[in-house]
Amino acid sequence: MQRTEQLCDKFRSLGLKVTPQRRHIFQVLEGNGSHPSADEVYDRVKVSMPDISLATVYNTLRELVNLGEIRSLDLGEGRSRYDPHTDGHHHLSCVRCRGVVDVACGTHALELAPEQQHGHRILGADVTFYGVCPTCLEQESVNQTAPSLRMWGVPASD
Amino acid sequence: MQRTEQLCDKFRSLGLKVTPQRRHIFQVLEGNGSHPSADEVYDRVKVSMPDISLATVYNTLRELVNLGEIRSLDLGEGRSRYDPHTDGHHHLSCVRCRGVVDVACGTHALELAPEQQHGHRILGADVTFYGVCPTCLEQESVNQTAPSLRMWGVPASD
DNA sequence: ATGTATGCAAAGCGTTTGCATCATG
DNA sequence: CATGATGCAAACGCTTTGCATACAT
Repeated sequence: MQRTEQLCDKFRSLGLKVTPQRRHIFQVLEGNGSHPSADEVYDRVKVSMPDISLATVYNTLRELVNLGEIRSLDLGEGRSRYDPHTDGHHHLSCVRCRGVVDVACGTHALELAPEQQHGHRILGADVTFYGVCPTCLEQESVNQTAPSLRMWGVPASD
Repeated sequence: MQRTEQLCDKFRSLGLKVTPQRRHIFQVLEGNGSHPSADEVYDRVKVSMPDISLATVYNTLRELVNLGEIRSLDLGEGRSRYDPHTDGHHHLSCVRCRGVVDVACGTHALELAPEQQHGHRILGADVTFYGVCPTCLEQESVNQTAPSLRMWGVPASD
């Protein structure tokens, strides 16, 4: 995602309007590595703009996704998360606390052998690693929680 | 997923009951490679059991997922799809028609370099390839649709 | 001044749940 | 016969939309 000011220019050049609400949303997203949900963006914006509507947040996020400025992530949580980091990278999600960190693509070229493409034109791939983050691992050992084996689908206890 | 009869035995041995509804659902899923949504399973079961409730389908699918008999897939469509094929494999989804085919894991061991694990205990990974299937490619060339470039996020025209 | 964005509330969609009834084991 | 499953409808969480008002350009 571009910097807020450049984004504003882009919006204007497309005939879209730059409202205070949108500027606030841009600023919350800029450099945000927490992969926030729409609701979390809403909460963050409300701090400095208490009267903003959740619908406005949703509409603006959709606009940004359509413009290719942010990515919408579906990590099987029943809601979308948003990532201003749009270059190719993958995600590592903790099945207990739902925290998400970026992982570089590295050399995992992640190509599909021609015989496995089934005639498709391949556009890209999404990779999500599932695991347990250091913090949750600690709590697990303390709480003697069931071993995180059959999980990842339905996370462990609390 | 096991065969229907073996699944019935498993259910009974766990104190779960084998009802006609469940048996029908098992049979629709058995060997089903279409990655159906709950609604699609519902439609298929209704053919031979018109009075079944959608809630029953949902409840049974959830049970099967919890037992590890089927996988729940989240392909960013806003609804879950179900796969009776539970051994490690990935998916290739057509961004236009939403069709999904399995792709073998192959040698794509898909491991995360230790320095990229950020201290997590890795449990697994989901890989989804996005592309355009042969059928849609054909239609695209006929309809002179916009090149499928900026898509995969919001699919092309109709 | 024009057209787009906003806030609000309602609707939409997929999914879950509460409850009375039914049927499996 | 006891427990768990069913169907129905209501509730749920996330997201979109309709509409009248407000504001950026």
